[in-house]
Amino acid sequence: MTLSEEDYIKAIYHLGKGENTTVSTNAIAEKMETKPSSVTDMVKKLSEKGVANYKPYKGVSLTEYGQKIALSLVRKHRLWEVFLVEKLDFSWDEVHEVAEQLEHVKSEKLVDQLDKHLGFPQVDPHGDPIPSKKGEFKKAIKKLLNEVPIGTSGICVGVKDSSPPFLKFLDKNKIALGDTILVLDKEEFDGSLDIQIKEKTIHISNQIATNLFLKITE
Amino acid sequence: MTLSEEDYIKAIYHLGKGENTTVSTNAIAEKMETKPSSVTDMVKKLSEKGVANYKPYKGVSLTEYGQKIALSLVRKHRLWEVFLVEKLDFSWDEVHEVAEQLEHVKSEKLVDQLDKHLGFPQVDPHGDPIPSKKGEFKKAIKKLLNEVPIGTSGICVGVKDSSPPFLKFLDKNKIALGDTILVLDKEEFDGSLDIQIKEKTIHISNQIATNLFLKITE
DNA sequence: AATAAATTTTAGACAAAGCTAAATATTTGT
DNA sequence: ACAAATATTTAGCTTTGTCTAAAATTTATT
Repeated sequence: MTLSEEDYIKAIYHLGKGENTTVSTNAIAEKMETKPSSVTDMVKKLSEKGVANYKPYKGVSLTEYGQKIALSLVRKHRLWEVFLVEKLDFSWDEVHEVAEQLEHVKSEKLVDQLDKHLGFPQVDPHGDPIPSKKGEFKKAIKKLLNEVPIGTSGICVGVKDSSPPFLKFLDKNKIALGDTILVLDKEEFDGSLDIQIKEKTIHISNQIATNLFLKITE
Repeated sequence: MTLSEEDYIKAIYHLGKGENTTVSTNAIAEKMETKPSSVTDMVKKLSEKGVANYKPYKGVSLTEYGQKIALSLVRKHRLWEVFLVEKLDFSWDEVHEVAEQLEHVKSEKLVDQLDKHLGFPQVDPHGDPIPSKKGEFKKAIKKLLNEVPIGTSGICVGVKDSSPPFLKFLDKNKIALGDTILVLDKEEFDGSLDIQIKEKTIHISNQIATNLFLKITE
């Protein structure tokens, strides 16, 4: 697969949300920042190569073979993201562009050894699961912190309320995007929570909890 | 710079042995496994871009700008080689192909952090020096083990005698290509040596020493 | 159901990087 | 010095991936 083909495969995969949905030419064009006519050409080629199913005017989906390729790319992308954050001190939001390049490097041994070097991580720095070598992986879902049961662990991926006072509160309590949060206990009465974050335990109100998004894999 | 342009720049650099020599079209074609006519085309383009000096029929050399690019590529290549060997347990002879791909990844932060992660190594697994961020580096030379002064340290990069008995001797004494060897002492009388290899000290005859190549940077 | 709007495909062109075959320079051997 | 050999360039064609403009198809609207 060429670099460009791989990018299209990933785009189709992601637009189909990992399920094997058919995606429209226009949607791919928008995601890839290219023209629909270019997409048609490429999609025909992928179809001839046995990577995609394509019916003119009816959209595209990946074949089983295409999905395998997509999962391998996702695996590489996410492993490199872990590497960049854990070993090279990149922050949360700097990794994507570089991983986008690294994921195209071809070497089975490289991926296997990288996985091992990183201690076989299950999720990337954004809380998204890393497919196994065979392509299996758990789904990730985004939930509000107040909605998850005690014992759940996830990665903080967003805020519902982005007003300055709330952001200031997060900053003061050293809660940042990308942090791993574990729900230790829940107070029935007022819905407040004990959570563990970066080795520390803190207590937060229900109001805070209803404004923090967590990505959890189950 | 495109991938292909970068490959040509590296080829010109290496054929010129790092010095700013002019190299011939045919030499580049052979190194790149392509046709001389393709080289002419590319070399014209590099010249227009200010990367190379090209006079038809007279060969090419890199401009100062071109040399900078070449050194940056060499730096990246060698750092990735160190990474593969030290962190991912690749062996000596498996790294080149993968590093060839990794060197094209564009991110200044990536290179800086990789350098740091590896402890600012001075040489790659083949004993070749790694250029600094600014492009400075020491020359490496290949010498026979018996020719270097006491205190010299280098990497074992080859054998002069490749007969089975000699190779068997090396194997038995756990001397392998890629190993770092330090000359501890030299016996005037018979030219035999004490050397340190992989934390161990061993004594070898002059005959052995005259058949082992060491790469040293000075 | 008919037409307008939106989407998608086709046709034809272009740039990058490569190739072959032919033409042109340079170098070498005598 | 000049013919032969070698090296290099030019010209024209191919493939990959892209684009624009026009044509075709599907979807939406009235």
